[in-house]
Order: sequence, then C-alpha cells, then structure tokens
Amino acid sequence: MTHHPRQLRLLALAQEQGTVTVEQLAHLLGVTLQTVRRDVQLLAEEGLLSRFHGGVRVPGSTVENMAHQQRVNLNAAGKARIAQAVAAAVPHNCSLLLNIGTTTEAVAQALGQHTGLRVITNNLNVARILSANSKSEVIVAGGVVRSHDQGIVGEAAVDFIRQFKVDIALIGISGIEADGTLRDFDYREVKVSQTIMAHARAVWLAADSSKFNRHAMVEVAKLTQIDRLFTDLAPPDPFPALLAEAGVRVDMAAA
Amino acid sequence: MTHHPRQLRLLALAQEQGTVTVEQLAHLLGVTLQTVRRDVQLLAEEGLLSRFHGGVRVPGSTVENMAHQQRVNLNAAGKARIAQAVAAAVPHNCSLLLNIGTTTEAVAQALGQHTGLRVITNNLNVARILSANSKSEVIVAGGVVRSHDQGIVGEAAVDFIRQFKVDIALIGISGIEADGTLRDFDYREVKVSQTIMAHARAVWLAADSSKFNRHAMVEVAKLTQIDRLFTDLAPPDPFPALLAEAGVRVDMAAA
DNA sequence: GGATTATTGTTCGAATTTATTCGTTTTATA
DNA sequence: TATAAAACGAATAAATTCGAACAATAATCC
Repeated sequence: MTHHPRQLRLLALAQEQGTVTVEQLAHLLGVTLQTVRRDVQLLAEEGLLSRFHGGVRVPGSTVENMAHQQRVNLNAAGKARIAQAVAAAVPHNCSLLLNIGTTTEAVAQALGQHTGLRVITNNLNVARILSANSKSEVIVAGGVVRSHDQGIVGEAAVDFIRQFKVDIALIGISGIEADGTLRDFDYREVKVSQTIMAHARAVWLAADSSKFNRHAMVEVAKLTQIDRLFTDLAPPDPFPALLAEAGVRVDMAAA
Repeated sequence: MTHHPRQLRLLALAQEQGTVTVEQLAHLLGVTLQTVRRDVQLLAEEGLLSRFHGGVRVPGSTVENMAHQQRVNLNAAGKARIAQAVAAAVPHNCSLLLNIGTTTEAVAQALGQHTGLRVITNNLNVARILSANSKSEVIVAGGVVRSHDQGIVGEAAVDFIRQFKVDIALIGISGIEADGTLRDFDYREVKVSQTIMAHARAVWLAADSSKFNRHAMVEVAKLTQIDRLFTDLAPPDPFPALLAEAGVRVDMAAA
C-alpha cells in the first residue's frame, strides 16, 4: 500500500513553496488539521519532509538550495529550448563531458532518451538526472561537493577528468564578455571546466541570452576555443561578429 | 493466463488519469466495487499498478514509487529510529565514511544538524542530502553511477577512498547470516565497503531487523570486524550470542 | 444436455481512515 | 517570569474501504 494521493500533493506543495504551514496545507488539501498532522508525521518519519512547529519544509531546503532552485527557474523556457537543440545535435553512442550549471542540467534532462551515451560530469544533479536513464552510463568525478549547487570542484575532480578523452564537452558558463572571453565566478570550477575542454575533441557551449555581457571574475576560455554555441535568442551586437571571426557555429533555439 | 479486456481497460484508465478511485473504476467499467478490487489486487501484485486506500495509481507516474523509493519506505520508521540513534552517537567535528544503502541515507538525513563533519561517501543520495547542510564538508567518490540506487561502485571509487583514513565508517548491508558473516548482493559494492572498513578507526554497522537471516551472495565482512551495531529490534536467536562473542556493542533504537 | 469450472455480484464483519474533542506542550507576549 | 494563544498529539466515534464467504451467472468440457 503506497502513499495516498493527498500525501503526494502535500509533498508537491512543500516542494513548490519550500515551507508551508499546517493550516495552509489543511486548507489547500481540504482536510482537517489533524489529518494533515498525521500525514506530516508519516512523511517526516520517512525522511521525505522535515517539520517545525506550525508547518513543514522540504528536507534539503537550506537558503542556498533555494537560491539554486531559483536559478534553475531563471529563463527556464529558454534553457529547455537550448537543451532540446543540444540533445538533437548529440548522436547516440557517444561520450560526453558535462560541467556545472543549470543549463547543463537542462541538457541532461533532454538527453534522457538517448541510448549508449557515456557521460562524465562533476555535477551531481546531472548525474542523478541521467542515471535514471539506464540506457546510458554515467561517471561522476570525485571530490568535494559544493553545497549551493551540488557541483564537485577542486584538484581531485580535475585529476579524475584528466583520465578521459571524450567526443564532446558541453559546458555552461556564468558570462560572456564583449572581448570574447568566457568567465565564471568560482575559480575552482574554472579549473575543472578548462580540464573538461582540454579533454574533448569538440567543445560546445550552452548559454542562454542572459549570459551575454554578464560579468564574472575568472576567465575560463576564449570564444575561439569553442566549436559550437547553443543559445535561445540572437546575441546582442558585438557578438555576431566575434562569433563569426572565431569560427563558432551558432545554433539558435528560438521560441 | 492473459489479462481480461476489462483489466486492460482498467490499466488504460489509470494511465490516462494518473490516479483513479475504486469507485470511479467501478462506474466506468460497469462492474461492482468488489470486481474492481479483485482486478486491482491482481494487477498490483504483478507490479502494473500501485494501490492506495481508496484507489490506484500508475507505478511510474509519481516520484514516489520508483524502485529505490519503495525500498526507502521499507521499514522506514525503523530506519529513522536507527538513524537518530546513530546521529546521537556521532560527535561533532569528526570524519565519516558512509557507503551505499537506504539505511545510510536515513543516517545522512539525521546528521543534518551536525557541525564540522567531514563525510566521504560513494552514495550520491547521501552526498545530496548532506551537502544541503553547509556546516559540514561532503566528499564524493568518483566512478560509475549505478542507476538503480545512485551508488558509485568500481575500481575508481575504491582507489578514491583509499586516500583517506577517517574516525568512523558507517556501513549498511543487505543481510547478516547466522554464521556471523555480513553479505551484500553486488560484488563491486562489496569491494567499496571493504575498503571503507579498512580505512576507518571504528566500524559501525546500521542494520534494521529485516536484515537478520536475510541471504545475499557476497561476503562483505565478519561480525568480529564490527565495533558497534545499531538496530531497531532485538536480534533473533543465534545473533545475541554471536554479537556478544564478537565483542560488538549493540545499540537498540526501540519504538 | 448435463456437469464442472470460472467469473461476477451480494452481503457482512474487520480494518482503515477521518473528524471531533480535549488535555498537554510549545511559542509568543506582556 | 507569568500568561495567553497557538499548535500538537492522544482518544474516541463516525464514515469509508477492504476482503472473505457464499450465491448467482456465464463459460467450458465431456
């Protein structure tokens, strides 16, 4: 006997809102407070929910985690379109390297129906999403887990990735500057991304329109090192020329 | 024996709607509640449907009933109690190794409020759960991700773990036999578990009552290698003597 | 055609779930 | 710290759902 649909709805509500009061739940689910409390107790015992006096919250929902969730939602439609375009371009039975980033997570989602892929990643979310697809093999890099986005960074991850040479590196970044440099915030992540690019026969960049002209501290690479760019809107002005000059093939996944 | 057309229609209805009540089904199929219940019981036993009090749901449609989640729910209350007991015994600011297993995941959940932990694991769920807790550092082993439980197995994981030496190894297993051997199903996982035990100053075993006298193929270790056992009910008969003889301290987290 | 088997409907007691009430615990406020 | 309000959990009663037993009907076999 599995969970009652009401209990699943309760979980979904908690997921959506982060935290919900018992009273809200009772109202939204159309049952009494006591029933909500019974459900809540059950779900909490199973570790699916953590409760506090007056309500519940999803277990892994620290402030930082919420921040990540919000970034996922940022331009979700654009990311989904980019992800579809990337997935369409990735052949079956090839090897991939995926780095950290909400865009690469969207790509992982879109790759769910591919067969025979071998995917190496330093992003636990990507690993989780793709490992649900038993038709592909997922290899995760070892190292310290960064709490706010479940990314693995540091020397251990770099060493691990160095062992491989794959067909396609798919990277997401924080910003593309007008001088043709790709930049990121975390210096340790940059090391990993650079290693990923060095160990692939082709480098694809997935970047939604918000990334153009966005500033970040550490340089990851130059546009000339990119073979192909997937984006959702036409890049603003300095970039079309830069991209053409760098010989980057641009795939636009418009609405 | 093939399925009755009505049962196929029932399945189709469940697919369409996601969840259906027994009453709706009786009405839509033009039969009595009892007949629906008979069909439902049959289909549920075959795993084609999961039932809840009042109706049914398709097994794949919700996050809830993936194979892994179902095992998590197996004796969830017992596991949660064990996890609480383990968490109470783990001091702050110490280093831990956690292996694969739903019980260790419950422990990870319970360790959420600890500070200054350094946790190394080959279980992506553990990593995800604990990395939400920014007060501790989580290190994940690299390697191939096993799809059904997000565990990392294989030589790479073993090599990775060999780098460390921690205070406490906390392991979960598939079964404890009456001859005092701990056993598991996947021999690659066994290699990892053995490595984890070899690289810790103390070895704790978390096993709920269902594990006693449960058979599994590959030997992980002997009871004599365990320092401390956490369980939820008093072990059945050959075990109290065995445990005493092996010098295992037993912590019982009764209801 | 008649006997046998399988399937469905009916009835009813048991089990489960929900709402209500009320004493206890926790939290907020003076 | 004392007090009031809110939230919690246990107990009970009512309603719902379940499953087993048995009768009725349909299908199958000789």
